[in-house]
Amino acid sequence: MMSNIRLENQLCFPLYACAKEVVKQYKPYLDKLGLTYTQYICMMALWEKKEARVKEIGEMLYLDSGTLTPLLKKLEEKGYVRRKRSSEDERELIVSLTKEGARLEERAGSVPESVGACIKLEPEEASCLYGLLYKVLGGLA
Amino acid sequence: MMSNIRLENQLCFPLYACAKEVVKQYKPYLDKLGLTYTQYICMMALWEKKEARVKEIGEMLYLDSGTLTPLLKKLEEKGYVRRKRSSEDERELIVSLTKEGARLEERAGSVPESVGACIKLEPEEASCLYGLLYKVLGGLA
DNA sequence: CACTATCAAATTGCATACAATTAAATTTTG
DNA sequence: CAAAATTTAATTGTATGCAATTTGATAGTG
Repeated sequence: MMSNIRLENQLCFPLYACAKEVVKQYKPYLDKLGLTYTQYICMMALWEKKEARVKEIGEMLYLDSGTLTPLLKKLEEKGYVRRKRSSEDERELIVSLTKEGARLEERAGSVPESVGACIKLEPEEASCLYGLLYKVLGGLA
Repeated sequence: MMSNIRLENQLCFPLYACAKEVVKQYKPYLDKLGLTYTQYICMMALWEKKEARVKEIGEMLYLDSGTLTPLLKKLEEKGYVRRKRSSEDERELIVSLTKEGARLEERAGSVPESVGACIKLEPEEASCLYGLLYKVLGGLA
């Protein structure tokens, strides 16, 4: 009997399933902020950089303009970001936080620990997992 | 300065990004089989069980009928699976492999190692990551 | 300077995901 | 047994993701 393909034999499946399930844990907390998970990480990128081009946000989040363009328009409709063409290079779109968007960071402050509580890992395990994930990510480049 | 929310501070983001990027690695290999990643893991579930109800496939893959129903119809169109109502319980839909679908397992045999080569981890690291992912998954239930 | 190549964002088309609802069948209960 | 509760798929609506293409702008080249 040759080794058959099994879901449990592959690293990718638990990675895929785990990511999906953990992201799902955010929903109740993000609902209160009126954000989806992708919108949330996009806001996180902006809380960190204050303003950024679509390209930069894409590099931070591993997303392309096909995903980001409509998402950023929604964040603009919600009043959290501004979208403006760069005057130096008209190809670039500068995305920046509105006052409302900056204020949202405080309300989001408790989200990480709320979700963190659902992840039943010891601190060393979490740290190990974190390191391995970034190692895989780095190795793909 | 209070601790600000940062992408790097959260376990969820590398998990989300890593899963996405690793799944992307499958594309060239799965293209040859005419499958998407989700269709591929669905076939894997069936290669393992030969036949299963939608409910069971959903439990194996962490997916619900909203995702699986259209996906299984596509696999049926491709000729890889059959869909038939259970005669014992008309609510249940039995999904089974066609001869063509079973044959696909051989052609898919090299996919795991092809993708595995992109994941630059030592065997112990991969095993550790694997264990931690299942621990997180199990802890969410 | 005109022409080509490159670049950034937007658009298009397809395939997930998932919450919420619906529809049909079965099980449980009074 | 009949009504209510539960269960399983399917459906509906919204939001990603991403490959491929398009559009407009800038950079590079002879």
